[in-house]
Amino acid sequence: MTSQGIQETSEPALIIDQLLRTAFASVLDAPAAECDPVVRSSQNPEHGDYQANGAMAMAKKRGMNPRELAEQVIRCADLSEIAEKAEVAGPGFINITLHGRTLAHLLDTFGSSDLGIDAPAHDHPIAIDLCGVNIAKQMHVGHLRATIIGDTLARIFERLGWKVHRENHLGDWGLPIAMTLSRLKTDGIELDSITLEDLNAAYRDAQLSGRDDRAGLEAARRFECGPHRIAELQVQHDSAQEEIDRAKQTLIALQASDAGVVSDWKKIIDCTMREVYDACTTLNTKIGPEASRGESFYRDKLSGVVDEFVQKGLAREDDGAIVVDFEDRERPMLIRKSDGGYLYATTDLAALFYRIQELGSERVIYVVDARQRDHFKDVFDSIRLIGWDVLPDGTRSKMIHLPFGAVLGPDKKPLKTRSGENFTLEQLLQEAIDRGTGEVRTRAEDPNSPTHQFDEEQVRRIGQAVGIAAIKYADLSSDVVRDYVFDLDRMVAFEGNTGPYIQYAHARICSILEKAGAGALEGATFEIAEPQERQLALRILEYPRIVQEVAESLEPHRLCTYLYAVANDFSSFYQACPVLKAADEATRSSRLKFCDLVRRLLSDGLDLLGIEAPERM
RNA sequence: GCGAGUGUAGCUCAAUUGGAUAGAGCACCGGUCUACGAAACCGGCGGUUGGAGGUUCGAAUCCUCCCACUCGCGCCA
Repeated sequence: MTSQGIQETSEPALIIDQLLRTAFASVLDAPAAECDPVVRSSQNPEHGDYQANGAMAMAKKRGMNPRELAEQVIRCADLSEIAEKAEVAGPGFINITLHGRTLAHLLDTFGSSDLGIDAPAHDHPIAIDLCGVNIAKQMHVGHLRATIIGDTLARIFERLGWKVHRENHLGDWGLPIAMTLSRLKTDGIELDSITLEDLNAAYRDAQLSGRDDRAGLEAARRFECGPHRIAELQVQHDSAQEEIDRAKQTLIALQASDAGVVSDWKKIIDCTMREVYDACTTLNTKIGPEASRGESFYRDKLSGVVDEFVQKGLAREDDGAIVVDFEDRERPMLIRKSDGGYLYATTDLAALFYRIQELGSERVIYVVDARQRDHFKDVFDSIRLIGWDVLPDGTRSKMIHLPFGAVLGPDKKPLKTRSGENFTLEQLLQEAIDRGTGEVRTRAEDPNSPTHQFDEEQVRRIGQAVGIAAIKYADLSSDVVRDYVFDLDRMVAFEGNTGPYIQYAHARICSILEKAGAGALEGATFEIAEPQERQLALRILEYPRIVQEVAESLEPHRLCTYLYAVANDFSSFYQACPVLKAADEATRSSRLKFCDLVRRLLSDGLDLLGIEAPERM
């Protein structure tokens, strides 16, 4: 508007930043880069629309009076073109209130520029490790978070112009899978018609009976327990050993590409993955076969990984195993067992090599639960030690573990069914969909409801969108590192800061726009008169910065908080400012423009969260 | 034992990453519809930010020491 290069932006904070920065630089005779005015939107309307907090720190550094510095800066910057008021308050805050016409102009720019979001091309892609299912197990609540948080981040990066590789690192290799295969064989299960329940049971049984109670046996001997107890444990030990021996044979056959075993292996993968993709679709996440790259994909690279660590002197032998040491901690990381087998750390090293060196990712984000913090610290440090984090063009790739908290039951312990088993994801989603559908159906019974004439199929479709929104939003709306209690009653209450509340605001706007008819926005211009209109305008314009910040901080809950504020501000506006019944045509068309903009914004924001925005609900 | 994470209103969570009087929702109390969709809006009640020190113009946020809970700690993934 006033200075070069900032005409395109719709962000008031950016414009104010530039004007004040230049003024600070001029007053202090310092480089602009060192003069961050610290512009923030004001929390309290009494403090104007925006505040700049930088004067205190800059004055302090130079032994100046902060209020005086702020006064000089205001005079120098001459904000009169964009602001109706700019004043110094408190110890040296600069409070700025924009002209209504400035906001109107910025809203126009915002509306015609893809909601203010810049999506430039980036040199390198980003890889996001998400979902992470085991091919012999049903998905359970633990996968919920890894799936939806990962997918949301992927959507946000894509919105900002990045190429994103969603990496579903399947547990499809190694002894546990071999144990399951061998158990299925022993039990004579027909693999062509196998169900996920069979598979799940086989995995569980294999794990249980294969558990070698060697420690118990040794303890029994040491404490001279009776011969009966020792014999009992000995039998258990022997049968476990037999089971493991059989599994190892299967593993060897699998590793040797034995046609029969490989064919069985593929059958169980198909069986599990069909349901995984179904669940991902129900959850409205963009995770399909193209995202799958399991541990088996890296099986040929593991020995090379270990060799290279050994050759470079970064790994040593210890008790027959190969370990990597770190300078700043005692605990080494095991990358090869004494029996020659590899561990998941080895696979993760190979996967990182692939993601950085082959895919060229400049960021690799692991959306994995918080208990694996130490593991990822070790793996990332190892990659840095060996230098695999440096791309061919010298860019240093960032490896980030985004640790998320546990999903708890009402007893504040990890969520389990009454019989102590994990809830399957399917059960959970079905319950949410049923509850959502029930809510939609109840409301559709009201003759005044816009959904009153809807048939069962329509009600069910909307009910699913609402139920899934309730679950996803509840998960995404608090800081990911925290544990949370899974309480469907609260999630489906649809009051306050919930997904359905935001969907509702969107649906209401759709109704208004439809009633206004096509063409109602032709030639309309924004007018900012009422306080609710000003508040809404300021809120809308924050959007691009919020999306940017969420991408940087990896904190999706901030997008939720923001969308809730938008919906809330819209509701206040809607209450105070009649749209279709506005007093005059100019006001009516301006308010319709607000409706249109907010509708687009909410729809776009919900899409970033992977939440549908029905037009009726 | 060592390491990590968390601790904010009765409950569930925020707090623009060091900014002004710590904000929302639920619950509770009181107002708003012969409807631009009340899944909404407006107002009220509710706080020693686990505790004690420290850093500075200014701390829920940074530093130190305690307390509570949770998680992790070499041949599982």
